[in-house]
Amino acid sequence: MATIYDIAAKLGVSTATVSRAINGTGRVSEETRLKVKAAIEEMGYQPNHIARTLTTKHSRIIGLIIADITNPFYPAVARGVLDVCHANGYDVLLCNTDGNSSLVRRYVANLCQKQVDGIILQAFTPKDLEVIESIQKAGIETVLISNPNGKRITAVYTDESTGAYLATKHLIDIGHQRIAFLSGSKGSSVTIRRFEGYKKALQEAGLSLSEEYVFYGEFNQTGGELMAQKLLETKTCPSAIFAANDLIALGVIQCLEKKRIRIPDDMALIGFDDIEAARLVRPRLTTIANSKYELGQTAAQLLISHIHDPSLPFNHVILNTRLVLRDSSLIRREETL
Amino acid sequence: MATIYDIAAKLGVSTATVSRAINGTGRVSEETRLKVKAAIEEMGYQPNHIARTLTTKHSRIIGLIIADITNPFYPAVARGVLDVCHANGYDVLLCNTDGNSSLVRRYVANLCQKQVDGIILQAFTPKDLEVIESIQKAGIETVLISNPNGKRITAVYTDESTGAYLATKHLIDIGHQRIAFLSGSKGSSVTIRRFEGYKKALQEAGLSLSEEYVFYGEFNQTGGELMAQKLLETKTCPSAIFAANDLIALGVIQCLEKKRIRIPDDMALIGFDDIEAARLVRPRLTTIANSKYELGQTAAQLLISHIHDPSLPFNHVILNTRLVLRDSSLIRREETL
DNA sequence: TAAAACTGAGTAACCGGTTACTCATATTAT
DNA sequence: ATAATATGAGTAACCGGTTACTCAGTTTTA
Repeated sequence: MATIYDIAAKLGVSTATVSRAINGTGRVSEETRLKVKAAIEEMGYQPNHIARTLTTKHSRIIGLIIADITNPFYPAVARGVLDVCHANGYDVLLCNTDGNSSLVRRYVANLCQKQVDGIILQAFTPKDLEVIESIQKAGIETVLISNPNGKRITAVYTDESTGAYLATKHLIDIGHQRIAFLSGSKGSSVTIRRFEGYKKALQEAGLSLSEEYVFYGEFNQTGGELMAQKLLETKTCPSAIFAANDLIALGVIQCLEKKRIRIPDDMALIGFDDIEAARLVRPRLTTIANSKYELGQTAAQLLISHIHDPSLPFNHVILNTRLVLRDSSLIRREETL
Repeated sequence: MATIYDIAAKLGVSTATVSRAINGTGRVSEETRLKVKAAIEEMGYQPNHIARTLTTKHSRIIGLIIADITNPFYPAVARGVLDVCHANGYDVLLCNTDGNSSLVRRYVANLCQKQVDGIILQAFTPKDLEVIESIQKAGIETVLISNPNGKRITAVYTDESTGAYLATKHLIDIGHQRIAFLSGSKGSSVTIRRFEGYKKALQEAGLSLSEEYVFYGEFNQTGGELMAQKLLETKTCPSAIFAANDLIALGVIQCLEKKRIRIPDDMALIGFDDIEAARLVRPRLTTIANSKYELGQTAAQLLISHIHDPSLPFNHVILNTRLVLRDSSLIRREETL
């Protein structure tokens, strides 16, 4: 690989001049600039980004830390991040944590060593927020894509609580009184917020919150199946289920189908996230839609503007949700296929 | 941030000694080693990975270039790559090309500048294979996760052609003679291979290949809908469709449902990839399953072993497919829900 | 007991760029 | 005509590590 020294030698100028010509910084005559350009072409020179990073302190790489790219919620988020970053000349390092706090720590330390210019972090649990301090101490910009829990940091996140409220209220509105809440791990930020909205809607309607109707498991289909099984064993079985994400809801559908319990006739169901599968599954799943691509996009935009100007103040962007009515929460109409 | 110089100064030793103590290279007394370790703790020292990369030429970063993380085929592939890489201390830079050849070039050049240790590349079209030379010239290891088309390079890929053959043969076996082929962009490697298998099965059965039954569009649901619409306008409408991927098949289902054409009664359908949605959609989609996670995993393993020992010979791993029978290609049984 | 081998650690060059500072020459202003 | 300013480019330090080479002191071998 040709270096800036080779070019300088070939042209009989100093490396400083070549560097200036390449970067358009400092004073270089038009003539020299063209000669350098020609030499670069001829020798197939490519700047060594690592060397550049060592002096400039800008790696033009950002880290994206999420729970699991395999969960259908994240690809769109990642795509939003990637599109914005690539358009701005940044590359993206992807890390999966599976919601494991110690992995979060490890990845963060690793990214700091690799001198990333910024990190987009999904704090799976409120505890994960603690690493933020170490990131900030390292002078690395951070944008959270989960609830900041009052932390002073730039964040863009979904208004989970209101979304869950809408979901629960919808079930109440169509006449349900015994509504179960099925979620993933109890400590996760998402569970906490979505439970909040569930509780609020119940209270507002004067319905009591029964521990018996609240289940925790995993944020995936198997988790949904397991919780649905347990739920069916309760004494006074609920008439509706609010699954804290669509994957759990899919598990519920799976389980109820096996037991020949009809949705929505015998059991109403609503999910959260509006993943593709929600409109493909039968019965089509009523759910709460959130903006995934925008979440990633906005986070990347905020991060990049903070990288360009670190003096920018902390900033919160809260994304709204909306109820998407489908078959799993409606009385089945006779004309349905 | 503390540097190796700070530690050396504090301990009154040279940076060489500190470096040796940290890396366990060269000769350092146990006593010194412990003192260095203590100083690292105390000062919160973290090695500057960029500086290290500059001298060692090992960035411990690999690049993953795929078409689109939003396509449900890729998250599992990416996850396989990530898991293996992280387990081996490598980070992964993710790039989406949307099948755009000039983007592939750009990303490759970028990754070379960033001194990645290796690249896992999906060549969307055979033309993309040309960049491989420039990667190899830069001395960067490469593993292909698409058909190498005879190129001398390490690759792990699905036996698309046989998969497509199985799909088509299945439709023939259950009595179909007019079988349409719906795929994404004509020039893509996947289209070429899957068409190959389609053709072979038809020939073997003595069926003629009709241009009228071959459609090209996009590898997504909208693409499937559009092609299905066109297909329904043909004079002698086919009785079965082989969609070159599940997303296209989902589009077909969408379209036929609107037109009240029953699957599989009026039209049999088979997809390819076996994405999650294939078993969620109704009718459940018969499809060809391939190993996504293993694909990523194997590619990463091969890449890393080649990074460790560049003298390793080129290597091909071909992953098999299998037919997954579901409802979209069976005569609907009366007892079905 | 002298030579040989080993041990621990320092010196300094190097990786490939960037940039503050300096300076000779050319241009403009007074 | 002279001082002031602008221009183009070089020198050399620096970013934060790694490592070949060297060397004094210690241990082993003959």
